[in-house]
Amino acid sequence: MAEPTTPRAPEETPGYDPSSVERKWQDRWADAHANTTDLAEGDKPFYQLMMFPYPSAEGLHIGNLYAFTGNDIHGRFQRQRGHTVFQPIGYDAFGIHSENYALKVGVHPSELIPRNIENFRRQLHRTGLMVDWSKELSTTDRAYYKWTQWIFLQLYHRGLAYKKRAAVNWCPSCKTVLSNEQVVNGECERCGTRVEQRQLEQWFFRITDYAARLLKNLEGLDWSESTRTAQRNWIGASTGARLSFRVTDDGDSADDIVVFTTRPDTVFGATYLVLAPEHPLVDAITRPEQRDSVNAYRARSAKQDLVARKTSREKTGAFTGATAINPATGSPVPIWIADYVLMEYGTGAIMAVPAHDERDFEFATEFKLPIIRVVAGASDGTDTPLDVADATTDGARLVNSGEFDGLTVSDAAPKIVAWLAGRGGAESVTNFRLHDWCISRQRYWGPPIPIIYCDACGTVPVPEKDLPVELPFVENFRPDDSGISPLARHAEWYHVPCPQCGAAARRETDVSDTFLDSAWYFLRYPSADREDVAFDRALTKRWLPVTSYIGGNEHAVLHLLYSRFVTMVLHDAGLVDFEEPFTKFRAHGLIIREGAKMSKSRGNVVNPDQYIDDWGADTVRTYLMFLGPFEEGGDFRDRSISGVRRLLDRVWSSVHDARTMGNGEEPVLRKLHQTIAKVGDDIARLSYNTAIAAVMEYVNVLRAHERVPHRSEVEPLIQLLAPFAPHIAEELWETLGHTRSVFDSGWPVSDAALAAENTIDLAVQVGGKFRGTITVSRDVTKEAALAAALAEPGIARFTTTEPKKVVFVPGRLLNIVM
RNA sequence: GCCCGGGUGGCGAAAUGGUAGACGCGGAGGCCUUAAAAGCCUCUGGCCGUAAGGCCAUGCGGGUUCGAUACCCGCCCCGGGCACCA
Repeated sequence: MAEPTTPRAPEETPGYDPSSVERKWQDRWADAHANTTDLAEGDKPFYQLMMFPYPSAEGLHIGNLYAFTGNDIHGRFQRQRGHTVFQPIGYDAFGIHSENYALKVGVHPSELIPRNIENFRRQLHRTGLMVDWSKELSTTDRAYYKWTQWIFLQLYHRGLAYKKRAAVNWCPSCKTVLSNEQVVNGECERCGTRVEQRQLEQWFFRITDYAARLLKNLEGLDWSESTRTAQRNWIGASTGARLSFRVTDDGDSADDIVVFTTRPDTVFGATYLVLAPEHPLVDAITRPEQRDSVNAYRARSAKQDLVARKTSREKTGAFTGATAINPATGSPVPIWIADYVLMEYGTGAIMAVPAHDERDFEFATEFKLPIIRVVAGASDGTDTPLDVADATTDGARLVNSGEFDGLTVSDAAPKIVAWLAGRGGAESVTNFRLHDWCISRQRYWGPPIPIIYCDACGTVPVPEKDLPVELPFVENFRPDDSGISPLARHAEWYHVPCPQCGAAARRETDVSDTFLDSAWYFLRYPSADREDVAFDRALTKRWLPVTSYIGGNEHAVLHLLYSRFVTMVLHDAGLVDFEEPFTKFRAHGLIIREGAKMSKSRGNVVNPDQYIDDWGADTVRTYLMFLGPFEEGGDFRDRSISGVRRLLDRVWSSVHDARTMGNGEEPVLRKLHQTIAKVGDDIARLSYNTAIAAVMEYVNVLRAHERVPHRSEVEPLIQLLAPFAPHIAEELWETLGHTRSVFDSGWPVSDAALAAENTIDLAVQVGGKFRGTITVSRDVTKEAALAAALAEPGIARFTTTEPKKVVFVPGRLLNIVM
């Protein structure tokens, strides 16, 4: 098997020195523009997109490096497979994060951000990413945010951007409005401060108009299941009905109260109504004798912060004194207000069915309201006060529900809605949890919203020819408590002639949400160097939608949902001809350190620069990918990194030692062709850790007992390793005399005939228990295998009687059942 | 409470329903060396046994199957998302 050991002279083999190799190839790639994609050429365009980073002052985080490396491997692999790969990078540099940091260190963001970007660029270069630097962008570039404002105008012109006074989430520390997505457990996701409610005039995008489509399209997307689920939950569709309840009133001013319910079948059990305290009809229906207690309750709940309101499950409320008619029973039911009903969801009003809803039951018990059971399980007909489980059972049937008695829950719902439609009023609807997207930020560091207010003309959009509305330099950009953006203090900028009538007018002083910047950057990349358009039509048609997008799941409901929304709007405007921006998305996992989360306070943050200095970028890249399954993340352990470095050392010496004569040996070549097949399959499905393991196995065979390899055995090895460790691959490729890049050398082809084993070790079981293996030819028949197994004493001793049954799986095993 | 992931040696992990633990780290022993480092070789889940070999073992309890880490039912634990959403 192994040929005689040939001693080698170590002094003749130059050792592997990562830093010089990596510097050499980084310089060469840069000088030759090796990674600049000719976007007009190539017949197999492949757009590999990585989530652009926020350029923090701390520099590249190991999590960024993990994500980028995972993208880069996929991109390089696709290039080797013959695709024209476009892999751009940029910086998500606007936003509160940057601005807060600038305030903290007392440096203006316009000075700070370029500095941070410069540092990121340096770090990205030294990790050896195959990035097309000619299309680099930053959301803070004038040439970029001009088009972010243009996107706003597209939404505005389509009636999808509107302004309203609304209760918004206000962070008293960041002194700005937050979107619902930026509020986590009632706290600001950025600084952790408890969020307050405020009433402000805000710009919103009508993403709710797209809720059904955003939900439906999810089905067809090749995305990580976890991401699709997160979006599905966030959009939160519930099917049900809106039912009208006529308010009984002395006069004729009575309005209908419309409730949303997912259980119209339980309407006969609705014994009272509850409105959210902020519900607009509360004033009109409240009876004079109840006014004081209602107002007191409303004042109390308005003051209560979101956390208290959402964590306390205690049921509180106040009676309005009014009643409404249950359209099913015709009986009057009292109308209450309570903060367990949320104004933001549904119609802000519910019909309470205490017999079959836990919350209603608690409330009814607290305030001694009647409880009528209208659903009974198949097994019982009792009148236990609460049975939530029964109400949702398939076999459950209606009781106390007039002509609908005896119907199952699912049969009754549509029938009752149809019946009520002719009475009080009813319609089937799907209700969404998703809210409109508030994009106004009372801050400085963002693209000004391109709107002008004129006393004569009203709200006037800035004409496209006047874009961008430049963000002026404001020395003191610290926000205050007023809820008005610092831009309002810049008089020269703030006062502007109306574009329509020329009269004195004022600019909108809010800037837009950072998530608007990132909701379209993938469209910009191919056209990043174009001044005249946001995105070139032909380039967009050729390169989009994005072929492969890999990023963190923390953006599952923010960035990824907004990007889909903006793309749909542009599609409807006829500006792009696809409605989903990312054909394939994979969420990668998180890196932890020695079993614990990485954090500054723990002091266990991995500094990429340090590790690259110590081990080389190729080792760090490969190690990160070897830690565990890419889509699950991994545990960064300092001790383990040496194993990957050892691999690169062995590949290095294998190539330098390789003999040029001869064609290689059959067992080695067989392993090689098996490895080629496995590595290709594994990279394609992002199973990087097993791909690297396969390369290691091959090197173990190649170098067993210090064996001297043949050139034909090492050449494809370099190509297999190249996506992971690009610098050493280029260097070794050159060592073998190649003059072109290994990344333009193609991907080796696995020869199935060479990869096939002639003989196999067939597992033999007796009664399902493993009893040994027999070495047989690859295409052994069942009979021959059985005979061979029975001839084996170690196996025959377990086969005491005639076999009852013999299970034979060709190539795998033989199971003799006694 | 609901919805996604997970749970396998000392550790990171691998395994289209078919020999559980590939690969790597760590550990033990050996070769080389004056010595060390590096490199190379062998061993390395647990228990019993001198050995041959046997038994146990993929969070727990059942089930399906010739055969289950994988599929089904019922639980427990960890990570993440949603949550007074009617």
